[in-house]
Amino acid sequence: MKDQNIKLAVDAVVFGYKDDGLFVLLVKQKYGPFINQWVLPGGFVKHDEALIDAVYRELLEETNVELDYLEQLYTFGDDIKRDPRFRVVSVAYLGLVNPKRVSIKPDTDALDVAWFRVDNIEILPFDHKLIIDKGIERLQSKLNYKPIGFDLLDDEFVFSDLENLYRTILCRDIDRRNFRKKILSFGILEETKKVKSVGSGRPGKVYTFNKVKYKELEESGFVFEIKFA
Amino acid sequence: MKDQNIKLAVDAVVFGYKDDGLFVLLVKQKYGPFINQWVLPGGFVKHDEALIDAVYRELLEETNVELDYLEQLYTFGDDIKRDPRFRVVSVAYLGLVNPKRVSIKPDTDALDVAWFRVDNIEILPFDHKLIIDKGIERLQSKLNYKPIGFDLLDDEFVFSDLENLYRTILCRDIDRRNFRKKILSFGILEETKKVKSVGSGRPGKVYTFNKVKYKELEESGFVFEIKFA
DNA sequence: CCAAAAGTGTTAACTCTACACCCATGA
DNA sequence: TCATGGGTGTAGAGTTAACACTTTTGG
Repeated sequence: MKDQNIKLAVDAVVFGYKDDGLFVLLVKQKYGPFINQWVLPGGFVKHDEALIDAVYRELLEETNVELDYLEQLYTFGDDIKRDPRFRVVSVAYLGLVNPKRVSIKPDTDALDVAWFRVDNIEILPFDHKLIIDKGIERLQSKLNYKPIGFDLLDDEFVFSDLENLYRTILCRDIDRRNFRKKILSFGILEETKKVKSVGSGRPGKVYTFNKVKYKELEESGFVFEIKFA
Repeated sequence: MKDQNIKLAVDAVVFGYKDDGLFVLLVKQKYGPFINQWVLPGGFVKHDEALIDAVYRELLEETNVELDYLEQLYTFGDDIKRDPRFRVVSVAYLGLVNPKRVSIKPDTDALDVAWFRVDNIEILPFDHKLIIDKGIERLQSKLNYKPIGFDLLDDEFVFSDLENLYRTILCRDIDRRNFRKKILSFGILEETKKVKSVGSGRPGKVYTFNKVKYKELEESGFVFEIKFA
C-alpha cells in the first residue's frame, strides 16, 4: 500500500439538449498529455475535497457551467494505462443542463469549450468515448423511470418539445397520443395559460414541470414509468 | 495535484442467501484502525492492479470466497474522514454467492470471517453500514429486472426456494400462482425429472436455470421483468 | 388421518397499442 | 388557401391482480 501512488480524478459527462439533438460538453485541453485535444471536463481531486465538489469545481474552472442535475456514473480504474503518464483512476459523473441556462466559456483551465453532438463523436483521448457511452446508456434507461428529461428542457415547454427529447435521446419513434396521455396521467405537469408556436403550425399549450408535486407523489409510492408504443 | 495523496481501496458487499435469510459476508480486521472489529472485506488497490482484480484478490486473501456474480456498486469518496487515519476513497462492489458453494475461512489477512443476517447489522466501522445499505438497495431493484436471484440459489431448486428468496429480499409477500406463471412464461427454467421435499409436505418439482437460453433471449430483445401482485 | 407444502385456472380490472381526423396558426 | 404542427378518443389485445381448492407426501 505504501507504494500505491494512484492519482484520483473526476470526469463529467454533461449532456445538453438543443436543436433537436443530444450534445455533450467537451473542453480543449490546456495542459496534460493530450494538449489541444477535446476531452471531457474533469481533473484531479484535491486532497481534502469531496469527489462531488471536485466535479463542480472543475466544471466551473473549465467551462463556467453550473448543473441542473448531477449523479455519480461509474468509476474507471480497470485499465492501468488509461492515462499514458501514470496510473489514474477516474470517478465519472453524469450531469444534465439546459444549454440555454448557461454560458459556456473556457475559464482558467481550458483553451476552449463546446457542445458536441453525441452522434458525431468518434474517438477521444483516454477512455473518454467509453465514459460517454456509459453516460448515454444511463441517460437512456433513466429517462424511462425518472423525470430527468425536464432538466434538459426549458422551464416552460410545449408537449412536442418533450416528445422530441424522448425521440432523440432514445433513438426511436414514439406515439404522440399515447405519450401525452401517459405523461399527463401522472399529474406532474402544470398547464399554463400560454401557448407557443414552434415554427409554423398551430401553437401548443405551454406546460411546466411541478417538481414539488412530483416529490410528494414519489414519497407516497408513485413511480414515474414510461413504456413506449 | 502533486500534494494529492489519496489512497484507493475496494470493498465488497457479498450477499449470500440461506436459512430463509439474506446474509452479508464480514471479516474481523487483523490490522488497521478497527482491529478486531467486523468490517466489509476489502483493502487497498495495488499500484498496477485493476480495481476488479483487487476485489477478487482481497476476497481470496480474507475470506477464501470466489463469487458467482460481481458488479461495481458505488464509489465512496465524499466524506473526507471516512477513514480516521488518512484520506481513503473506496470503490464498492456488489457480489453474490451461494454460501453452500464456498467454504469461508480467514486466509492470510483476516482474523475471522462470517455471514451476518443483514437485518441484524446495526453499526459498523467506517461507512460500511452505508455501503451495505446501498448494496441492498441495488440488489432489491435488480431482482426485478435481472435474473440474479439464481446466483444465490442452488443449481437445482424448487419453486418455493425462488419464491422465498424474492419474499425475503424484497420484504414483501408475493402471490405464488402469479409468480410461478410469470417466471415460467419466460422459458428460462428447465424442469428436471427430480422432485425434492422441503420439510414435510408434498415434494416439489426441481428446476434449473438455463443461463445459455437466457443469454440468447436477452440478445434477441427479451427483458426479464417482474411485477408483483 | 392429519399437517404441511405443491400444484393448478379463471375472471375482472387495468393498461397498452394502434390508429386518423379536425383545429389553429403563419406564410 | 395551404402547409405545418397541435389536439383529441376508442376499441381490441394483452397483462396483471385477486382468489381457493385439490394433490402428494411425511409423520
